[in-house]
Amino acid sequence: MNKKICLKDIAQKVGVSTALVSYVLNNKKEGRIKKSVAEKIREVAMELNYRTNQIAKSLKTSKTNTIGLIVADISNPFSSGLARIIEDEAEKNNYTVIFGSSDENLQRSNKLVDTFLNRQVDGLIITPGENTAPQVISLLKQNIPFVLVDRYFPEIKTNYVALDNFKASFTAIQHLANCGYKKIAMISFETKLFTIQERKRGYIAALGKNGIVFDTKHLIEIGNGDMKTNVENAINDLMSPDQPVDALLFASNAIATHGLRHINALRIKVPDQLALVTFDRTDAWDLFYAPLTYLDQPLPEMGRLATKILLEAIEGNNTITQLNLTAELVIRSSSVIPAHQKRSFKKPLFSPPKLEV
Amino acid sequence: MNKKICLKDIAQKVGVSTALVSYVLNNKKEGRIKKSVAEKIREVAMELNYRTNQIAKSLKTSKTNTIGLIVADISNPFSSGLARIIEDEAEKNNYTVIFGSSDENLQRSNKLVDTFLNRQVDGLIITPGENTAPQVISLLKQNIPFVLVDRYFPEIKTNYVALDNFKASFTAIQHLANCGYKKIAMISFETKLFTIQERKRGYIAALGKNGIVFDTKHLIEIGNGDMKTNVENAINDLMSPDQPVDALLFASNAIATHGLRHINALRIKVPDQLALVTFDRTDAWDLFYAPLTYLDQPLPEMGRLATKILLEAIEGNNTITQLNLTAELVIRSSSVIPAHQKRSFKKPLFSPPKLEV
DNA sequence: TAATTTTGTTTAATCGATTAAACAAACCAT
DNA sequence: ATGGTTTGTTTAATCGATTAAACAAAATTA
Repeated sequence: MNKKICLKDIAQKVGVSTALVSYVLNNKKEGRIKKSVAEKIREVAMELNYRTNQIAKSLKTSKTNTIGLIVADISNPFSSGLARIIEDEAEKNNYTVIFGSSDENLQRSNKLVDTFLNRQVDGLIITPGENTAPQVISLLKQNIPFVLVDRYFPEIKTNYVALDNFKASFTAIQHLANCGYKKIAMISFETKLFTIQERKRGYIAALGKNGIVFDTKHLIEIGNGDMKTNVENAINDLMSPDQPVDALLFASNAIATHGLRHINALRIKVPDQLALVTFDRTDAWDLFYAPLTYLDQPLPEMGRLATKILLEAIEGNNTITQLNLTAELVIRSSSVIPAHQKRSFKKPLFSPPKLEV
Repeated sequence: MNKKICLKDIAQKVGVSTALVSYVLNNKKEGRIKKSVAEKIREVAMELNYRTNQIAKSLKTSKTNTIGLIVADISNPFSSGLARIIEDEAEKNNYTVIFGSSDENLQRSNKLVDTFLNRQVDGLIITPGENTAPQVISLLKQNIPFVLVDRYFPEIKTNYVALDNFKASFTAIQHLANCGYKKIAMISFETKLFTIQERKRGYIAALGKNGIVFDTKHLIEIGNGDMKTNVENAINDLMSPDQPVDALLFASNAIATHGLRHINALRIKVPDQLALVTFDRTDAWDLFYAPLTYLDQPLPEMGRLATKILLEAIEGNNTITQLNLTAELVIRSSSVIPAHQKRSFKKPLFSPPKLEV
């Protein structure tokens, strides 16, 4: 490794103190420094290819200009989409992002928070996992600036930016009911996460509102095991020949992806046999032969707001901001009124070619 | 913010020097320290909820245990998939990852490298963009440990982990030729990036090998503008009624995603009218009615190897490692022998239902 | 001319750890 | 008893910046 250039090297070469060099390079004491000297310092800094040692600076100023981002899994499009927005927003404000995936695992999550705090991040943006409430409370006690995104704990008074999940589910189910579907199922997660509970609540409430009796068999909450298998079993159950449902809401992109694969394999016709709506947006929804109707979470807004709130908290703003944004229901072919109902509600945007395979 | 606990606080409370505290907490001078004192120190550290200030430690040791990751766009599944592997691998070795998206933009890329170096990252993993060769050379000159992934410059002697892109393209085209396709097109990027050039070279070589004359009109290299429009135009051209091609290779997941949307819109029948193969793997390929045949890049291996090589370089290993891994061609419905050819080569895994929309 | 202000720069402490070297006390051997 | 080890701990320099305070010289004011 080449010797690193530091303030002292510049100071020596110019023949001044390091203090002066620091003042010049940070544009402090503007009026006080002789133009010629300042110029010379800048010149030499350039010539020696000086770069500030951000670590030393951080130590002195107790400011790292770093945000710690903890998501469930950076390879999930929801997380990586969010990460991208946060990165851009942070960059605009001269912050850098360090990230980690919690994998919905308490130990990992704790370790990440620990690592990030040791590194003196100025603040955290977190998608908290199940059972991480104590961790969140501990952050609060330590007065660490942080914002929760996507998920939050209604009983803990923290900053958060999330969806109005009740409303989102409600809207989706209302739409399916409007289209005439009667046996509307949902595949969700078995979890105490408020976010998911709210989606369930919205589902049940919307059924009630439309005079549909909630059948517990139609709400399948999959557990921790192999998601693929769980989703497949769920769909097999819901589509059992004796009592098949006619519409289905997926509670996340991951569930939907597995679900769609299985629906393909079973050659279930969408939307005629089964209408579909899913949470989240991915490119994949466009490629399904009946492009999926989905609840579009305003990711850019979530990311921007979360970063903004965090940076304000870092600046010392102590007010708590809690935002529940509205998902937009983007209606497409997977959930239009089934053909046999004859009412023209909305044409599918695309119908697949008939293949002679 | 609560007062932060430092070594001195522990030292004072126990009544020893900070040096001793440091030795104990770092398990140094194992045999030399009185058991009772060591115990007391650990106890008090726990009690005060001490956490090392990694910044101070880094300053003293000139080691941040941080890797800088620069990808094209963290929200692209290729990048985020890679990021996830690198994160895990780094974590195992007690490293943290900071990341940034270059957006294929030289300025952004330069700024990221700059920021990361200011932060004294121990090393970098980079997917270099077009025209970043000077940047890479500069890193080399500065003796900064780094590894290129996915892309590299054949004329610059650096560590890299990438694909054998020539071979990958060649394999894909060979497969299409084997299936009996004659008019095989490719949609790629207009770029000098070696990675992409190699994909082109493989395409042309494989055509030649199969006695197909390379028609320049069949290789469309899209420019910088709006990718969606560019891809749509490309497909319109290739499928013009007078001279439609019968097979198509997409040079990236982004191109493929846009392409598939348009192919859906045009109601082109895959694979009968047009066989498809694409680079990269995404969940989306499964949801297309004719699941896509794709060149699966060994992302986990790439990520793991890149991290391993980087960490070794950080440890002082000066040997240069250059790896060209092999993509696996995963053959599925989008590229089987067309029905009218009557030769049964491989059954499609899935055929779409016929809808009465 | 002396006192005061302004201009330009340096001194030195500090952030929170690490670690070589120094030191003191106890132990051992001859 | 004397010198040499061993054991246990402290001293103090250091990493590379920042910045309040001190200082010196020049300019201004009275």
